[in-house]
Amino acid sequence: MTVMETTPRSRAATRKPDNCASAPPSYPRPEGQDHYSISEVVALTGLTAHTLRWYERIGLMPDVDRSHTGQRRYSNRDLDWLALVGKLRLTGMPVADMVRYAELVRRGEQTFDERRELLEATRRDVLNRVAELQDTLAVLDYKIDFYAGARPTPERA
Amino acid sequence: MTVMETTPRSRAATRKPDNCASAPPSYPRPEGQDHYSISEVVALTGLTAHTLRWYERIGLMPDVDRSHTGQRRYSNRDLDWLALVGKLRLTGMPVADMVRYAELVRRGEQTFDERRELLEATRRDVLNRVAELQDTLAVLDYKIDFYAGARPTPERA
DNA sequence: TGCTTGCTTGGAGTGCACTCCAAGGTTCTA
DNA sequence: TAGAACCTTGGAGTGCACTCCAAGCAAGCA
Repeated sequence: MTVMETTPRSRAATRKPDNCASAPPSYPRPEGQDHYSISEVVALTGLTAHTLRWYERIGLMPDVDRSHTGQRRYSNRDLDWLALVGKLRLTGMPVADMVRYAELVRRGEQTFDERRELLEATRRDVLNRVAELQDTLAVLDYKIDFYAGARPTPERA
Repeated sequence: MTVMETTPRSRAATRKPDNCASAPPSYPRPEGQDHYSISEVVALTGLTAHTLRWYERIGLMPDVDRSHTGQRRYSNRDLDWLALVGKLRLTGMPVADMVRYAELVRRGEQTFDERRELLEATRRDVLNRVAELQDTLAVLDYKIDFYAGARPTPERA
């Protein structure tokens, strides 16, 4: 219900954070800590331990630190990365594409342009997706109004 | 890019088609025709013949007419139904839920209330989804701006 | 009439994103 | 020091939404 309210800034094709500094994504976390066990990360992110290990295995979550006995020790950096992954996942971006992005990040600053292009393509996808959903919303409203007792006959439902 | 533009009407919790008569969904179709072979429906909808048969098998597309030799003959009514299914699919509604809705339609007018409730729940889901996407858009913009040469350091990417 | 293209079926296969398992090592609390 | 709770691994399994297959019948046309 906070659809229109959350982004009142109208930006057409050119984009620039003109009136508000949109923050990077993040999960709330205890202050002054930088070592988290896998179960702590589970509690903070809502992901399962299975999924966290799987992310690592497929290269989506590389370079996780380990304790001297081999147990995972996640950092705040890792949590930030997981927050971004969570956002990208919401867009419907395939995991394989996110792995590709992680790849680019690992290769350093020389991939800035490529990363920007990937994000811009994703941005376009999200915009299309939102437009589709607005369209669908109109259809739902039409049908809900019908069932609530309005006039026109629906095609079949 | 036509996100804000497409739905300038602000409706908070109460919904009513106050200023525009949003039409039901439909696929463009040849005029004055009401019999379509499966391949014609494929051409019109973009679905595959496999998917159309599968929809029928699982009960999402019941009562499709047959020719005297057993081949499917789709009607305009069927196309309308497929258009609705297409819209619902876009919302991420599981196929099983759509089958449940088809069930309700089959049972007739006595299920109007149930259908309305189902659609209203879907509507809420879509609204949440849109809000999530707007959120994600803000994150994407933040990062794109960074890669385009802005100030703040991103968490890891 | 023969040929090509299209349609039928049940059942098996695919790809994605997890999700779980068994067997064993680690860490914490009493 | 014992027991419970947590962590590790590779590999197998799950659920969803298709997607494909083989074998055979149907339709249109030269």
